[in-house]
Amino acid sequence: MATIYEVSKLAGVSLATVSRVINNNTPVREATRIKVLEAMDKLGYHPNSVAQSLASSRSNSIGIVVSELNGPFFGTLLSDIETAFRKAGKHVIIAAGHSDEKLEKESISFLQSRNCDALILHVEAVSDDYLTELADKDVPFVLLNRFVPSLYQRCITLNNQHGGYLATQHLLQLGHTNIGYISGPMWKHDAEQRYNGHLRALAEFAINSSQSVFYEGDYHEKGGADGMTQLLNTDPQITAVVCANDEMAAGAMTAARELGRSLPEQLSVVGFDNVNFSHYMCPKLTTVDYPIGGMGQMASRWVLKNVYQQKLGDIQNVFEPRLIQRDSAAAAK
Amino acid sequence: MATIYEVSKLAGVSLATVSRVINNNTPVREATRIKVLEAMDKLGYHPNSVAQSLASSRSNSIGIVVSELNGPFFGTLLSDIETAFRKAGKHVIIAAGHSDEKLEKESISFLQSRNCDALILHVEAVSDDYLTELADKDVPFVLLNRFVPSLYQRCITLNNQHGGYLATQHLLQLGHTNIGYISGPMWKHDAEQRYNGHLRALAEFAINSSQSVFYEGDYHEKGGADGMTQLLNTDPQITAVVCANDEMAAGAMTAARELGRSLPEQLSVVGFDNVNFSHYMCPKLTTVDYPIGGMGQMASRWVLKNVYQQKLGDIQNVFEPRLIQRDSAAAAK
DNA sequence: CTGTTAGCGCATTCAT
DNA sequence: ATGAATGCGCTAACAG
Repeated sequence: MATIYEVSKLAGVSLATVSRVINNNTPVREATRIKVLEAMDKLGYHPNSVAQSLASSRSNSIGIVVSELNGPFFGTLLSDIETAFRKAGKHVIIAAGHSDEKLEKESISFLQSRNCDALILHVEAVSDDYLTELADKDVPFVLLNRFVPSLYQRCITLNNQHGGYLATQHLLQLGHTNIGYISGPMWKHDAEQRYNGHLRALAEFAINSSQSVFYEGDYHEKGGADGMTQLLNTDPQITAVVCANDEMAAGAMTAARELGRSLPEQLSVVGFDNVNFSHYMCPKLTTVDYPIGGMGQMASRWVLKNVYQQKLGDIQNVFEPRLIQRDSAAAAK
Repeated sequence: MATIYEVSKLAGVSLATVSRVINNNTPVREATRIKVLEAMDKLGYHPNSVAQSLASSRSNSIGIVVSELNGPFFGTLLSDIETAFRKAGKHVIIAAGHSDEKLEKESISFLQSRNCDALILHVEAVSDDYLTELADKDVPFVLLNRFVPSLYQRCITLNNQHGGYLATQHLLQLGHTNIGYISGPMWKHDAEQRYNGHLRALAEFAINSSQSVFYEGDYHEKGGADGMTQLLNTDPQITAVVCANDEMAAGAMTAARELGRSLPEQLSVVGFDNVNFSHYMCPKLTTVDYPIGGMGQMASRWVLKNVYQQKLGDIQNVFEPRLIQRDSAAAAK
């Protein structure tokens, strides 16, 4: 691999000048710039990004921690983040936190030791205190889907409460009054908030929430299936169920069908997230859209703006969910 | 951030000794090792990986090029690759090639400029010649789902031909004789091979392949839907359709239903890939399993073994697909 | 087993 | 506008 030194020799200029045309940050006479560019070209020169990093104390890399790499959700997120940074010549290093406190911390320190210029964190298990302390260290970071009061400027969140509200409101408007709820693990903030939204909708329609059956699931297919089974056993009169995410909705729908319910005639189901396979399900899932891609782009913008000083538009900290009506929720009889 | 120099001062040893206990590659007296470790601890020292890379000309990073970051397929792949390397203290840099020659080349050179120690490539658009030339350069790489004769030791492939065979054989054994085929873009090797397997099965059962209707799709849902529509128009007698991937199967099934066919009673469908949502579909999709996770692990092993000299088991270059029987394929009347 | 020394490839003052 | 000099933090001979 050719070095900047060889380029400078071939171009007959100093090493510093070559650096200048590379970084394009100091005036260089057009004639010499061309000489340098030609030399670089002739040698097939590519700057060594590692050396650049060491000299500039900038790695041009952004670390991302997500819960899981597989799953429909993070694919969309990563895709949009990668596109945004790639355009800016930065690269993305990924690590999985698996919703586990120890693994999340390990991921973060792993990324720190990699000298990332910034971190984008979708973490669930570490505490607010831990994050607040982390903010005092030197690595800048943004939080995705997590609200920490003291760090509010760097939180990009979804209005989960309103999402939960929308799902239940939709069923209520369809005339359902006996609505079950399958939540995510309640220690997760989003699960709690989505459920709160559900309760608010119920209250607004003057439905006594104790009438409503609740099951705490795991955000996975199995939890949805178990939840539906239990809900239907507890109260066979249920005509609709809200699931706190699409995966559970998938499991719930399968279970309901196995228990002899026809969908959506006898039982309506609403999901949450609008993952890419939600319209493959049948009936096609009515769900609440989680604009994860847009949120990833916003997180990227935060980094580009605050860490790399690019002049970009304002940061939108909270995103609004939106109901996607498909075929799994029908009017109550 | 503390440096190795500060550690050496605090521990009262030389800078080289500190480096030795970090890298743990040269004998160091236990007593001094402890002194050093304590000093590192007291200073909260973490080696600067950028400086390590520059000095050792090793970045401990592996570049990955996949077609898309979203989609069910690559999530599984990336997840397994990340896990494997993370365990080894390496990190993964990802880039999307979007099945486009220009973008794939850009991704590769981007990763090269990042001084990756090795590349794992799932590329479709670049030519064999390009890859052969790349092999003469200094970056080692493995190829996923791509066979280049001159590079056979570094190709991790699926026996796509056999997969196509399995899908069609299954339908044939169920008594179907009028089988349509919706392929992927035929310029992609896997699409071509899967189709060849289909033809082989047909031949084996003495079915004249001209009887069989063919549609060239795009590996996406839309292509599947269009394909099914056209197939059913061309030959309404078709009782079964093989789709070259699950996404197209999803589109095809929707289209078939819209055309009034009941599944699987009037029409059987078999997919390919066994992506994570294939069992959410209804009827649950009968498909051919593509062990992408295992192949990713194998690619990781190749890198760990050939680039980082870890002693590991043998490399398995070709993986076998396997039929997953679910509910979308039924016996012919 | 440990210390000394010399770069790795580049960005960045400070001069000119 | 350009060149010379210095150092980023660490690894890797080479001595001892």
